[in-house]
Amino acid sequence: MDAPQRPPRPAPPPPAPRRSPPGLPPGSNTGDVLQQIMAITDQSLDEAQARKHALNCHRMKPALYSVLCEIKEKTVSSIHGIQEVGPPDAQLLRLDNMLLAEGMSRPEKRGRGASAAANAATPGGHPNEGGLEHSDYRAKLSQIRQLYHSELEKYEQACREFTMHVTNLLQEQSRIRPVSPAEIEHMVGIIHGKFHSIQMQLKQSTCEAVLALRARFLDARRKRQNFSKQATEVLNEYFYSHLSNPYPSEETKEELARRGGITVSQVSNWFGNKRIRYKKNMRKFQEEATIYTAKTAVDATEVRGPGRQASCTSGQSPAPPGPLAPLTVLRTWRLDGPPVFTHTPHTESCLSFQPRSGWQVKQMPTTSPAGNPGSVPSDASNQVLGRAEKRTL
DNA sequence: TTTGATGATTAAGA
DNA sequence: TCTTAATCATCAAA
Repeated sequence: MDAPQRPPRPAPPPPAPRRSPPGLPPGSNTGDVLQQIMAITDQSLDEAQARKHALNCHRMKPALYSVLCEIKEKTVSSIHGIQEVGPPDAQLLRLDNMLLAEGMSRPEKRGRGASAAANAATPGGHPNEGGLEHSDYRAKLSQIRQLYHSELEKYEQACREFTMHVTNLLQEQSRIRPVSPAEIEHMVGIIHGKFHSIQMQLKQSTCEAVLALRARFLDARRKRQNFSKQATEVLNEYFYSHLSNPYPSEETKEELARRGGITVSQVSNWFGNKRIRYKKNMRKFQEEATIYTAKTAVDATEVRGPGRQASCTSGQSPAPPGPLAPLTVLRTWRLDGPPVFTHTPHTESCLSFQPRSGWQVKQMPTTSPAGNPGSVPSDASNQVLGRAEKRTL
């Protein structure tokens, strides 16, 4: 492509007489003046002010100004070609959305709002579980939020100050060179663009910090701690006393959770694990079943009180062959104390999980050979029975 | 360090 | 939504 035709340049003017202008050192000419302008930034403020004043009064200033105007006219088209800062891109939108989701978009307020926002941002959606870890998570999240907003404010202020500074500078410069409002606006746009990219980096870093915190929290949540002895006993006691139907209702789970000092979901997990592991290896759990059976029987005897014969304990030890020692009592689950058992003397039930047909109970009259497999009331039906739960021992 | 126990998570199915 | 079954990851005893 051919280069655009340039208008013929006028012949350079004859060299100006090498006479020192007023206020400038002797021997100054236009070249010297330009050199002094270029070097003005290297001087001290006072020196620069004095030099600026001298330049403003320089006799060559009008001529220099008109030359600058000419150059400006030639370059102004390139300024018009520069695009303004476009709409926020997809990445910025994504970052903003994420910060909004993490409760980062607004500075933290004291009081309920802050904790509510932190709770809403708690992974897993269980803001009330695992108090210590959650409070730690909230504290860290709050720290990130504070840092983010403090940095954001700093950048915004710096942007404002720098914009004002540059605007003032350009207005000041407009006295010695042509500076159009459009140019000032363009410069402001450039500055905003730079600060915009810094803000994006800040948002990116904040998102990364939140993600890292979340990952760490989730890892920590995955770390397990064995349940307390009491919790294990409460759960095992229920499990082995409901082997025929080891599916506690939601209400019972809550009660077990309260008694064991664990959460309802932990109770659910425990029963899920226990059922499958028991089913897989009943023999292995036989001893445990015997222990809890005996323990429950002792509890029942104690609850029934001295002087009353605990006939249900007979035949419990040693454990008979088969999964469990069969004996059925009715147990009333008390919310505020140990369970109360009522003996059902004429039936026996033995366990429970049949490899082909699932969890079942065989109930047999103690005075006659084994009868047909019977069903045991589900937990729901137990509640119908006034929370008196049929218990197999 | 190894190994079994155990709490938690996840995908699939009812 | 709950359960099962498989699996992961950690704990704790040997």
